[in-house]
Amino acid sequence: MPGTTAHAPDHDWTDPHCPVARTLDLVGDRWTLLLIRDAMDGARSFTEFQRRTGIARNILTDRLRKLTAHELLAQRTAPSGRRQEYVLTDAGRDLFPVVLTLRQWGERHAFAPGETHSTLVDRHGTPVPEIAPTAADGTPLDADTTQVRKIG
Amino acid sequence: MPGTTAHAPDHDWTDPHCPVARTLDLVGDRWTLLLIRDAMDGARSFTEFQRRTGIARNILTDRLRKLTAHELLAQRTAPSGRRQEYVLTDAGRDLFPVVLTLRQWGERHAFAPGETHSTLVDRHGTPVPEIAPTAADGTPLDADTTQVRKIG
DNA sequence: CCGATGAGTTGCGGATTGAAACCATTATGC
DNA sequence: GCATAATGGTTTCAATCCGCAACTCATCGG
Repeated sequence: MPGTTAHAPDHDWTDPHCPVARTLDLVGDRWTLLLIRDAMDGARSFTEFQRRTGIARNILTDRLRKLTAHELLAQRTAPSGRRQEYVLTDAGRDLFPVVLTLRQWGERHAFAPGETHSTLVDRHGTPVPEIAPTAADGTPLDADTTQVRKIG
Repeated sequence: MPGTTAHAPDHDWTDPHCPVARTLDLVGDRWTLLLIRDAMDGARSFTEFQRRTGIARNILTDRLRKLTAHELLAQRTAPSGRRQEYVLTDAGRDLFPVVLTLRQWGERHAFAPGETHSTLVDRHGTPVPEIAPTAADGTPLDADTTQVRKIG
């Protein structure tokens, strides 16, 4: 197959016109977003990802391959010597709002009152404020005040 | 089983202290968030969910059961007559920021330039602005300027 | 050279999915 | 009244995916 070096034509999208569906086709399985979470928190090596998540190794191999294939992670030689490491690409780092909203939903709904959980803080140790979608004029938005505009 | 009406003790969390992991334990599979997306867009019936997503029926049955068990959807009798319908609970509607950030990531990274896709608009038909996480003082935040504070 | 660590690969049994068929209960056309 | 269809599932069965454990191979520290 000559000339097929660039982005694989691959994807057989679940729903080709919906950005939500496409994103989930790329990161919507049990482990991928946890790997992204850990990469954002400093994990770089195979073993470190495995230790943090407890994922099975063959599955970890597969997910790291897919993430690099989709260019959410890049594999490069570590600065020190010849060990390999996985680092987030720009697209991978851009999943930050997704991981953050998942985290905030979990904090609101998946813990009993008073139950301890980890939390996200900024450089000063101040908790990160909650995300609140708003319209251009600042009014809050939710599922009832928005709608999907179909295309095609 | 008397007195077992309230929340099942159930969950065997992947990572009990991490809100991201708990959220993914509840909605982190290939279909659940697409069902939430469609519920936000007005889907209420078994058949409508099936038609929109193309999910296999037995899986749809299972996911709707789990979503109602976790109280993200509630099943009630439709206003007209005695047909059943599934509606989002407050917790389910609160997933709006999650679905929105997934959508916005997809729009930025999962479509070729110029490729058509659906988009979210407010009541006036104006596109919903992009979510940008910020600290309390308004400075932008990302994975590099935040960290997880562990507990316990 | 020896043992430890990192990064996988392989094999296998069990769980999860998907496609399609089947079923029961209303609705609808004639 | 009867055939037809739609709704909301359940069942069956094959294919796939996942988790676990064992194994490989290369490097590193001493």
